[in-house]
Amino acid sequence: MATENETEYRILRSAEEVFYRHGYDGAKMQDIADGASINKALLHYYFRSKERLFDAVFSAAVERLVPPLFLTLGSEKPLTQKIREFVDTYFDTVLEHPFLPGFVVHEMHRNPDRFRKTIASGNLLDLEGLQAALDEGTSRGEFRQTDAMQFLLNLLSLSAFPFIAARAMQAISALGEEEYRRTLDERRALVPVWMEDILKPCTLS
Amino acid sequence: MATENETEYRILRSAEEVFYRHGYDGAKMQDIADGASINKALLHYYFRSKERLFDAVFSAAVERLVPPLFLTLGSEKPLTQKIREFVDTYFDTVLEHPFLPGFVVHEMHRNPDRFRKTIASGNLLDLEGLQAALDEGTSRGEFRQTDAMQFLLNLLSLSAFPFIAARAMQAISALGEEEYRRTLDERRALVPVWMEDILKPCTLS
DNA sequence: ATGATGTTTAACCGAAAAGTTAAACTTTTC
DNA sequence: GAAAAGTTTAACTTTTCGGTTAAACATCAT
Repeated sequence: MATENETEYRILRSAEEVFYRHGYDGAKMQDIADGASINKALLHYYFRSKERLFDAVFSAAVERLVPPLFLTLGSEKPLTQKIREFVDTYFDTVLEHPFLPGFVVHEMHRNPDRFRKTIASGNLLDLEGLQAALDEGTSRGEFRQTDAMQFLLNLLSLSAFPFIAARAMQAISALGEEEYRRTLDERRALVPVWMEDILKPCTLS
Repeated sequence: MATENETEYRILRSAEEVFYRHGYDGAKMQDIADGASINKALLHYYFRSKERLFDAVFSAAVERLVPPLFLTLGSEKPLTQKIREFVDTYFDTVLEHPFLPGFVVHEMHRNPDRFRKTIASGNLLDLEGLQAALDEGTSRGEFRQTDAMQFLLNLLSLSAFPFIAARAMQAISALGEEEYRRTLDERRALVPVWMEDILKPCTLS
């Protein structure tokens, strides 16, 4: 190995950028090669085909996005703390890779089976465990009756959607890039509060 | 007109299906033609180019999705009622066209300007008006201090994300199509409640 | 009927993009 | 230092896909 697979690294970085931004169908191998300052043939030397290169990028993307979810929510800490930790790590990764959630969601939509295969390393999210934690809080009078799936959907919705729909929201609201970014930053502190509000027993106002 | 533009209707339906599922880049004119049981030349006879056909589909999609948002939120009713109405109409349209939100979000991401042009019939969302309504509730002691943009993001997040990420959530949770659908149905009643919980003044528990 | 207009088709074209080849160059190994 | 293995390139081939053409077919007014 001459260049100590620095080339491979550059390819993956470039491919990431292009695939994240344009999706599989919109991505061009030439652009990826250009981004890595190599030519197309070398690209095919390292990764036989567009399909394979994409698989590498997609797996890495899922790997980057999903484990925090599983790990934080699977731990044995109090639920409110899990929420905070999840939002924090999620915002960290996504502020660094703003197109990541949209990319994964879109490609999953395009081809659900690929994802199943990528993720099906045995470990699905432990919904039952989450439900148990929720029920326990309910019986202690701390939480209202809450379905685990709905809880999870709320957490992900409030965290992910503003990134996925960033462009749309900017257009709809006439907010600039910078202003919108600030709005997103603020949510890091707000989402956990909202999630807890949603969990609290209903106050009959 | 011999067939009373039934052909055009079939084309648009087919194009909708293909574009919604694969996006602009992933869609093939041949597939759209096949779906409408005609051949490619006839497709180009009705819609000069892929671009134009896409524009027709995209405009219709935006038209289907956005006005409810603007209208309900722009009305003069109490905010909590606006929320209920919005969620209700939103769920009606989206349960009928589950791929609509994902499609719009993705294509907007691909080309933000097109959307600006499609929607820029002068009417952007009246964020100031929404903020005024929120502030008024705050001063009456009914709501906590709330930023209009955050409010809007929450409403859309909780409503739209579960549809956009349907495939991903199903894979992650091992829920079947039908079960997930039921979960979504339940949210129609739940989202307004949550939105109100998030608005209420903070209870210092 | 017939010609004008509108509709539909099969066959073709050209550009773009994925993928291949063969040769040159570099590095490693013995 | 020479052969082997690994790396890089320019030029080429193939495939895919959007778009066109010209001719056949249908419909309808006069």
